[in-house]
Amino acid sequence: MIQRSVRCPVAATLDLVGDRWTLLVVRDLLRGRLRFSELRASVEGIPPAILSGRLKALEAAGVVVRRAYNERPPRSEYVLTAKGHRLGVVVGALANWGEQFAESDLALVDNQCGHGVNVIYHCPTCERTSPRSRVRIVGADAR
Amino acid sequence: MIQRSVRCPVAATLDLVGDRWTLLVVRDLLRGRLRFSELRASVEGIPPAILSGRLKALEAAGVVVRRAYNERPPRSEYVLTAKGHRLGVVVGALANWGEQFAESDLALVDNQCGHGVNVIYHCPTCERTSPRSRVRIVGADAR
DNA sequence: GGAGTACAGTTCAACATCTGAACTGACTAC
DNA sequence: GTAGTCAGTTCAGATGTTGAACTGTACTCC
Repeated sequence: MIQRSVRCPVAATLDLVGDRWTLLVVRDLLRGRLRFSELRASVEGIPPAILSGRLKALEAAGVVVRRAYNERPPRSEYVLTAKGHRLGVVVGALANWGEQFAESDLALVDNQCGHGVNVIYHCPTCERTSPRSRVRIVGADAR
Repeated sequence: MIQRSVRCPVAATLDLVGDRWTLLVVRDLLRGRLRFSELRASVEGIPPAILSGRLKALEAAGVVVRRAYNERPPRSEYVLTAKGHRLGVVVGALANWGEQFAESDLALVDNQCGHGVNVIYHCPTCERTSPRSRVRIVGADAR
């Protein structure tokens, strides 16, 4: 993919995942390891050439690792790395928005309490929520 | 854009914003109203035809509204709707990931305390954080 | 009043990417 | 030996993107 404005973290992330398919692959891998054919089935409509290409790009970026589960014939499955798992919040934010504004009958749910969850800003230093209106993207020099 | 799996909120959202440019337009509009030429300058490298097309799609989706600030010659500026502002969390999540894993020297910061913020899951019913590992995407029938 | 500039796009050809369908090659099961 | 599975690859046609140039309206300066 294009290497664009490296200084903006949003643009840098979109260089990797800014297309129709990549985050759907990540969405499904968040549930656990999957084989090529399983991904093909779960990411509905993805052409195998695109899936193959996206998995290579994600592997090169360290988001996914390919693991052989069979030597002969060579068979592999794909697993998210820790870096890949952290993309879950992006997928979650998309899901959260889609639940509210696009037609869908899926939702993000906390396994333990069973309630629907939101994706919000949080300051780990102050250990509290940061309202959307207060959050800005700033340069290193401003910090 | 393509109308795909309407039942998955992630796919539904990506139908609208799943491309290289749209979320960069949203990122810049999060700072306030902007004119066409201002967007062209701030979303670096965007071809005017793409910007024009994306703004039309966002307007049709109710994410952005076009407001005339001059009648003759017709001049307009673009503002996020409430729905559009809620996409800020998606942009935030991308920024958050990019800060950590892509090269960049920008960060998400809380205006008030000045600390860097994260994007996390939160259960509004229990009023507490939901760890990533506990969050699942479920269908309406499972609820 | 004429030249130059700004703004908000549109048009167009070249190029890149995506799509869908078919195919490959290694193996297993019957 | 026939059929099926798996993990992709190949290919032609459709679609989307890019960069450059262009359009029309109006303002500003001399």
